[in-house]
Amino acid sequence: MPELPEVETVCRGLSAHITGRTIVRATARRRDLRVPLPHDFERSLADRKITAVTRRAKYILIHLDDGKIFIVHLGMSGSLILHDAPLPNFRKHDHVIIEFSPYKLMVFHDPRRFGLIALAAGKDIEGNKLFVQLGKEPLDPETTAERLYDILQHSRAPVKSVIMDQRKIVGVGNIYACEALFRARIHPARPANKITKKETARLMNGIKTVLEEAIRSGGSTLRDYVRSSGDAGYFQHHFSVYGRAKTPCTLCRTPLSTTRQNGRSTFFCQTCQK
DNA sequence: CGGCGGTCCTGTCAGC
DNA sequence: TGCTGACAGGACCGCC
Repeated sequence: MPELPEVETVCRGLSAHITGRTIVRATARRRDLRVPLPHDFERSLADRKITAVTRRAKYILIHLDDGKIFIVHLGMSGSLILHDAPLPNFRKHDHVIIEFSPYKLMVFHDPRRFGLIALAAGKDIEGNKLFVQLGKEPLDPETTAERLYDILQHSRAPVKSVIMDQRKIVGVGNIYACEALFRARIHPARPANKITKKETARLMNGIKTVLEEAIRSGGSTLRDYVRSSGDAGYFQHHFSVYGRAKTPCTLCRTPLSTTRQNGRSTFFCQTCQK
């Protein structure tokens, strides 16, 4: 699930519930995530107080009172769930467990282990290997259609690949790329440098609005996400094209098309998107 | 350098 | 029912 809106939702939920709490204990049930957990991981977290929870791209940044940052990326299948009471038993793929005082339990669960957990010194976070290459935040007011146009002009790759390229714009994954292109009425395979200024304005607007709406609908189910038991509670956002091959386009009733780009499924309306 | 394809890993679902 | 293959919301690496 986790594209920018999901990560933002998780961050807001975490921020509301763990800011100001102290980590009593960190436990790794397995260390071989995408990047192996550092050997001093548990020790580095113990007794640290959470000062803030923020987001950069699809990374969750849990700020600690010693200036370090506990970084979590959910990959394709990761979740970070809070529980109010101790669990009778952990599930398969519950890899990292954090206990807080006052009591809360935070469980990092990730079947595919494409997720990542790391620790970094806070002051040089932007210089961190994970972050140096990252592009613009799409919801930043400074990320304008003019900036996007400049980005698109410098690439001949399909526009969908470009808006999913985290070095150019962050946070847009496969689902929201499809949705934003539909909103902008742009065919996903168009070479980026052939997109006009006018189309770019629609695309920037499509990206911002679809992300904002998804965050809003995530916010409304925030209580579900932090419920003390149960699964990830990712919200059900309504998609116009993603996963809807062959079903009628909401605008023109043409059956939606699907294709593959860079190994990822793309959904679009061949009538509306040119 | 840019762009594409393969790869990491496990779970789920469709089809036989 | 059981097996097989395709596919899944991400990102890195290496090759042309």
